Order: sequence, then structure tokens, then C-alpha cells
Amino acid sequence: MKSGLITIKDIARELKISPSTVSRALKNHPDISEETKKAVNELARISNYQPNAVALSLKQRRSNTIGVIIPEIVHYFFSSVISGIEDVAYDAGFNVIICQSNEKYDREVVNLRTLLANRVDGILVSISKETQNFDHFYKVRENEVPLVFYDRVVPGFDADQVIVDDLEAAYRATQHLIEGGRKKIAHFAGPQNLLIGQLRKEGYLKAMHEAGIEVRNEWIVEADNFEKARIAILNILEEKISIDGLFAVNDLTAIGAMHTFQKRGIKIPDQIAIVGFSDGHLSGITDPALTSVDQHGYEMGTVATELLLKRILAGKTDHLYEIKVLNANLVIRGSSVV
Amino acid sequence: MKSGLITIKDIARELKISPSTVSRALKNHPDISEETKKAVNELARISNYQPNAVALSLKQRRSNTIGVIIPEIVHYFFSSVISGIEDVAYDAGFNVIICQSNEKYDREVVNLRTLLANRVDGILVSISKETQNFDHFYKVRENEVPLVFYDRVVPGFDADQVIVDDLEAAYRATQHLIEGGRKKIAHFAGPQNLLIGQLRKEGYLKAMHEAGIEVRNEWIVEADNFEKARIAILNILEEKISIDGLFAVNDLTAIGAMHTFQKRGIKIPDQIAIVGFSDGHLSGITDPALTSVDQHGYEMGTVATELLLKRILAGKTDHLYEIKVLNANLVIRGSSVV
DNA sequence: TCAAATTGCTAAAATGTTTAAACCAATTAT
DNA sequence: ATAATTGGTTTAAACATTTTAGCAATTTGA
Repeated sequence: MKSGLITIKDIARELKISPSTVSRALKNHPDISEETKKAVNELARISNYQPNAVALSLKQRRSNTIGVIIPEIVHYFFSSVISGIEDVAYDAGFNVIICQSNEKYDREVVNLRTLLANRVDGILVSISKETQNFDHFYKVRENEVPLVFYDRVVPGFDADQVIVDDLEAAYRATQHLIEGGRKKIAHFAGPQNLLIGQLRKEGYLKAMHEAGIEVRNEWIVEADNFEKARIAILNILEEKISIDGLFAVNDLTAIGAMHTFQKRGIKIPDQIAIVGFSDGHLSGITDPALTSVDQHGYEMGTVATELLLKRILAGKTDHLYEIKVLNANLVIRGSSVV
Repeated sequence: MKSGLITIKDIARELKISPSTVSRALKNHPDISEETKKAVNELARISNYQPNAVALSLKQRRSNTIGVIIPEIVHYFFSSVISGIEDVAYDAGFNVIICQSNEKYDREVVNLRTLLANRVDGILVSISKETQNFDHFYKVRENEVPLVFYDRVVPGFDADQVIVDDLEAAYRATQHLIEGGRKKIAHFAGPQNLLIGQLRKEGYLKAMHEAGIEVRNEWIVEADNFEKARIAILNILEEKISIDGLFAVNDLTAIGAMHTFQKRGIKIPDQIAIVGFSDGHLSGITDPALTSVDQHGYEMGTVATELLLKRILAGKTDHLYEIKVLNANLVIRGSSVV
């Protein structure tokens, strides 16, 4: 910023008029003569004038910037959320400042402080895996800065939220396996301290109960990545636990399972039908292609941002918060239907 | 920003002293009495004072913010670059504004304008696939805003750059295929207006020439995604073009080719050996696992940011630009060795 | 004892921009 | 003739902060 970028003052000096005249001329204010306007616009154009957004922010007490706190960018789901946020914010003339919490509570607190210091007009947050204390979010609310949670929300915190109906999606995924004639369906579950881990398991259980299938303990394993899935499957084969279907908490886990089965000569989907829960576009590149739940990350980003912008532009915050539930739809591919 | 965040003035009014005294007290300036300092710090603490970064930016003519233009966040490689950028910037007390060009020239131009308007202290850019005209970058230089290119650079533009040694990596990848006894090696190339597209092709050609293999025109196809690879392979099979190896410009392309071959009953790597160029961790989940070049995205982000920060903190820009070349190493997996 | 130095603060200017208000001719209305 | 209007500008204040200069009042030095 020590840079040579031209200012209104420079133009004023050059044209020997006052800065305010320049400002009005650029804004096409009716008080300014056509002649002056022409001269100002001409000079602004050739000298490549860019209004100083920083000064504007200060003046207007409005930065036209929204802050985003994201656990980890390097996940297809989160980066597609960012894409959605970016697109909507951009169209509305807003900038986006992105901060990664890296799943750390401390970093989340610092991120939030930074965003407040930069006087962002609103904040989008998905909380870190570590976060158990929510005082920092209450502080944001005290300062009346609009706040919208997406995907991972603070339970019981009054604020706008955009979430995926994990329970329903898991329910439908399991139901799909049952409808395909599968009865001995395993579930590879996520960590049970995260709401999504709980809900997906709950959806699985609900579908099984409704179908009158008794769920055996050994069908439920806590495994949420490629390697854990491999080990879990080896164990299942070793122990001769009989299953004909698998619903995994995410795609990578499902793919790990699929590979291990295939290595042992077990046919997918003939012998075992598999459904994942989408991390992104991995599902298209396996063979057979993986049936999975599409979480609509991009849409989550757009919806959350629209909600936030509505809040920002409405000015004062009332206390009627909206909770938007996106329904995550099952995309049926080769891994679950013969 | 219409928000109730407290300012220095508020504290001054409360304590019936002047704003400048508050400023000095907070900065622990020796002119201020211990008593006053204590009172100010106490009030600042309990009322949760956050210095207004916007006002600071204006005053200091320095925003402590760097701008990043990235083609598409939803790629493992680019999102890991961002992670690297974020971490280094964050440790140095800098904010990061991220803009996606979405591979569009127009958007890139607007992004750059936005960053300049926001008076970022420096800019990191990887150019879009579409970009052929570079005037917007020259404008940045005219304004003396530090600029560092990463991964996709503007050929012949004097600026700091961080790149992978694409030529060398492509050369080694091809060499690896040749060492495996392959002779009829195809190359699925990226767009030739991008330097990386050119260099990867050049590396391929170099290895082939060195091995004394005459490259046939039909072996080189411009295909850089899953779908294009599928079509290209179908065409190769249709035309009965005989190949026993393939070096693809990126992983998704390699995977598209692999699938199409496998669908036709062609064995990988027995009949055709395949090597990709890493987009990330896709390579582990195919069957067989894909041999690929690891591009070290995170490291590229950190190195580029360090370069930029050095430039920013050094103040005036000299014209000795640095080019950092990261060596990308080949990770050999099942798709290329029997 | 009187000048010089020190202490602890405040006023004012500056960063780039917007905007309400003021200003000053010249003209028109009453 | 006086008042009001109009056109085209400028002044000044404001946004939050830092910083230079300065100002009393007190203390020190010779």
C-alpha cells in the first residue's frame, strides 16, 4: 500500500479542483457540470483510478467483506462450500476473507478475533472438531455482527444455520440397501462425539428397525477412513461375519472397503452392496461407481451466504433465526444395484 | 461494521482522557504514567477492545493482507497450496483474501482489480487456463504492488515465481515408463498456452528422444480431464493405434484412461502402463494404484508466501526476481510396474 | 535562583473518501 | 429594490487510528 495507486486527491490536485468535486463527479452527482465530470472521468480512466476500498470501509463503517471460518480447505466438501460462498458474495460485491481453523479450538478463537478486528460485515462458521467452549461466538453476537453457521453448528446457539439432513440421508441410504433385498447390512461409523457421526448412525438404525431387521453389534464398526476400512473388512472376513451390504460414513471409507473386498475376489455389488456418504467426486472414479449421498457443498455455500447477506443488508438483527436444512439426495450408482 | 465494537474514542470518553493518550497507553509508550496505562488496559480488556484494522490500514498505508488468485479451489492441489499460504501468512500476522478465477480471464481481471482496490500488500497468482493477455499483471507492477506467481506463471514476465520442475518431472515419469520396457508411449497433454502444458509435453518428448524412440503424432492428444480422456481412449481403440504406455498431464485424465481401458478388458499395467501427474490423493484409490508425480502443493504455498512476504517487508522492489523450482518426485505405484 | 530538563498529558494533522452545509455570483420572482 | 432561486463549486466534519509538536507543571542542575 505504500504503492503508487492514485487517489481522489491526486486527481483533484491535477485538475485544480477540490477532492469533493472529484468524488461527486465520479458519482455522477447532478450538482456537477458536465464539463467537470468529463474531465474527471477522463483523468480517472487514463490514470487508472481505483477507489480505495479501505478508506471507503472506514467511512461507511461497512467493509463489504465477509469472513469465513472453515475447518480444513483440503476437503472436497469444504472447498466446494467455499466455491459457493465465493460466487454469491462476489455477485453481491462482497469480498471474502477465509480462515482455516485446522480443526483447532485455539486457532478458531484467533480467527474470529482477526475477523472482528477487520470489521467484516458478517461471519460464516463451521466449528472445529475440538471446539467445546462457545464463548467466542457469544462475543460475536454481543457485538451484533451477523453470524451464520454451516454444516457443523453449535447446539442450542441462537443463530442462522444451514445444515444437511444427515439422519434422513443415512436413513434413505440404508433403506435403499434394504429395498435391494439386503438384510445383513453393516455400518462403518464416524466418531460419535461429532453430531454427524451420531446422526448418520441413527439414520442407519432407524431404517433397520423400521424394516424389522435386528442389528447385530458386530455390524457396527467405528471406521472413517480408507485404512481403517481396510482393516475392518479384513477383520470381518477373518471372523466370518456374514454381511451383504455396507453403509459407510464417508466415501473414502466405502472405497477402502470396496477395494479390500475386490482384492479377495468378492464381487461388488453382487455379493455385497455398498453405499458411501460423499466427500466429493471420488464416487465417479471407482469401479463400479459408488452409490453415495450428495451433500451439495456448493449449494450449502450459496444458501449460507444468501442468508448472511440478507442479515447484513437488513441492518439490525432481529432474533428470529432461520435454520435451513438441505436435503442430501442419494445418487445411485453401480456399487449398490445389480 | 455498523456494529457496537468499541473504539479508542469510547475508552477515552469513558476515562475522560484524549484518544491519543489511550493509543499510547495501549502501546506502552513511556510518556504515559503507569496509573493511566493500568486504567486504559483494564477498560480495554473488560470492554473487549479490538483495534480497528481498517483504520489502521488507512493510516499505515499497509493492510497486512495478501491477496491470492487461484484458478479453482476444488482441486486438491490448489487447496493444499492455500493451506500452505494460510499457515505462513497467519504466522506473520497477515490476512489472506482469496479470489477464484474459475479459469476465466474476465474474472481474473476483476479479481485483480478488487485486490488492488482493497490495497492488499502483495498478490499471489496462478493464472487461469484462459488467460492469454497479461496487461492486468503489468498494471500491478506499475503500481509497485509485489506479485509472486505460483505454479502457472506468465512466460517472460519479470516477477518472483515458484514452480515445479514440470519438465524434469515429466521427463522422469516418461523415462520410468521406458525403463519398464515400454516403447509406444502416448501423451495426453494439457492446453499448450499454459506453460505447464508445454513443459510436461516437452519432458515427455525429451525422454522419448533420448531413448531414441520416434514419437508418432497420433500418440499426442490434447486431453486434460476425465471425460476427454475417455473419448480419446475410445478413439485410440477405434483407430487401432497401438500403445503400451501412457503419460497423462494430470491424475484425473490418467484415471479416465485407466477406466476406459479396463472396461474394454485391457489389463493395467500388463498391457498398458500408466503414469499421471498429481492432483492430490486420488492416486491411492484406484485399482491398481496410480503412479504419479507428487507436486507438493502445501510446500509451494509456503515457499510462495515466504517469497512474497520477503518482498513486502523489504519495502522497495528491486528488479532481481527469484525463481524457485520445487522438484516434484515420482511416486511409483501399481499402474506402471508389473 | 533561574534556566533547563523531565513528566504526563492534549491538540492537530494525516491516511482517502463521502456528504451536509456553506458560499458566491448571477439570475429571477415578488 | 429586496428576496429567493439556481448552478457549480468549496469547506468542514466524520470514520479510527497514529504521530508530531507542543504545553503546562514539576524537578533538576549549577
